[in-house]
Amino acid sequence: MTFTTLSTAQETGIADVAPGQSRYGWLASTLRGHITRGEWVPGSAILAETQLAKAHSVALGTMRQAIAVLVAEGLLERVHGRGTFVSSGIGGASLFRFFRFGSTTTGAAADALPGEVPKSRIIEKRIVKATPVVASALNLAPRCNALALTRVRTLIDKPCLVERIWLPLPTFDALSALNKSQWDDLLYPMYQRLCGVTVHKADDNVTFCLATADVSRALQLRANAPCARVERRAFDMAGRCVELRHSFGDALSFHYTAHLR
Amino acid sequence: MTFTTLSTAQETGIADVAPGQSRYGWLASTLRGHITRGEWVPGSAILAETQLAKAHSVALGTMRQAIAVLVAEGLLERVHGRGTFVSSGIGGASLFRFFRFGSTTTGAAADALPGEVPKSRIIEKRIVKATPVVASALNLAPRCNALALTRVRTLIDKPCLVERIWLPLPTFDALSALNKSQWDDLLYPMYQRLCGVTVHKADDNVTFCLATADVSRALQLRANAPCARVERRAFDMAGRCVELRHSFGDALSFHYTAHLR
DNA sequence: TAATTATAGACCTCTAGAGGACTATACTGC
DNA sequence: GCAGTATAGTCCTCTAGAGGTCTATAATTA
Repeated sequence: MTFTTLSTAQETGIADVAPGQSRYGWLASTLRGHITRGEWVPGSAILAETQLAKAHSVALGTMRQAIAVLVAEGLLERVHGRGTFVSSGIGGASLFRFFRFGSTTTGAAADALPGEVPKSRIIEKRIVKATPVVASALNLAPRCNALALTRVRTLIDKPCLVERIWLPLPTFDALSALNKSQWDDLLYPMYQRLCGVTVHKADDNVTFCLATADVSRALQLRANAPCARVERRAFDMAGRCVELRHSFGDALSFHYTAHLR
Repeated sequence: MTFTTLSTAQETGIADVAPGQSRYGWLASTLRGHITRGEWVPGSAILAETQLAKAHSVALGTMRQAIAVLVAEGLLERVHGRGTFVSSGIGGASLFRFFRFGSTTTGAAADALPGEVPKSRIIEKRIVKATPVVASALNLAPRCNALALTRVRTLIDKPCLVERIWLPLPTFDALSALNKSQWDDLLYPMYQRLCGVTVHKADDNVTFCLATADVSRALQLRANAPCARVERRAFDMAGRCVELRHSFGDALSFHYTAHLR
């Protein structure tokens, strides 16, 4: 029996490990709980491995193995000589780097992110009954409520992107109370601050289409103009989908950058 | 000095490790060499960790760490109680998942990768003097030689993608000797097998443009058809850029999927 | 004041070994 | 012949510790 053998032969006097699970796996779960419950603030350092090991009465190597699990999951980041930090996710400006816009004459002008930060404006905010597609993406029961946002992002006062965003309720209740002037240019930090949701992972799907009437109006394009479309599903640290987003931009000035692996 | 301290304080009597590299990193390179040179046959078991550790005069833990590196790279697979095996499908299809093509009616049909594997055909292979753009991407001195490939990928006998690929010489000399029938459908496994280059990371940049005459001919599109363009830079494990690739596809049937983080 | 040199504290590498878990195979008893 | 039992060989978990590298900061020196 896994349970008894573990707790007799390799037990050092602390609480038993769940049956069928290794001690480092159990430690990883414990630490993960601190993070997902928000007790350990993203960006802050956690205790040193030696102290954690001592606090949990395990060998250093075992604690290192537990931490390695969470590093692999992207929840923790280790920095040699400085410490181990709770991952701040892909929130904030780091996510913006995936969207770059400019004239089609960019060419070689490679990686230097220009100082231009896109401005955002919420032009519509509604509570809607989730359509089947939205409900399935956000794992909502059919006809549950979702918060639907429409948002225009501008670069140097020129609209470059229009986005339709669906967020599950009641998780995002805090946002449904805001009026239009209370929105920041970046949403993910707001999710974190106001709703306790940390965006941790996202899947993007880029396709090409022709602008609908709504889109062409918002982007000041002619009807049926060629259009780039990004469908994004964003996930929190527990792997739940917390945002569905459809973004549209003028195809001819569209840039999408991804770093694979 | 990293080198001397390592070899005095922790040396056990075997050959010195390269400066600036850990012993397990050096062991990983050694094992990787056996695999990429084909000396260890895909699917077969390698020596037991205990034997490998003894053969290389290192502690078991160190050898396990080296093996873990190759497992993470996908070159080895461990099976509890049976042994450690050389991975049979390295590189390959896993990279293809970043390109998916279909009719624009895909919609919700999400993640199930269909059995359709794209066929590839090299339609041109030349040794060229690197243009400034290519030389800077591949870190070549100006006017050095590069291998330029033009390649058409087809899905169900329909051309869906045309690619222009530049590879630095002499790293890829082994490929410049091949004739057009000797190319596989997937290039990255060939880089690994024939040139010892493991693609480890890639940056993609997606834009939209109008098809040039060459592209529209290869893809059987009308002149100036809207066209998706992916510029990829692929990097090896040391972070050197080893491939510059421009891919073009019909915008209307283009899908690009990225998993962020 | 500015540059250099300790120093503390963090993560990283490596060692040596004991015992557990899992798999496949050879052996034994019926 | 077949089922159950040893057994050997493999990877997995965990321990306990020494010494190294890296970063930031405090103390020292020019």
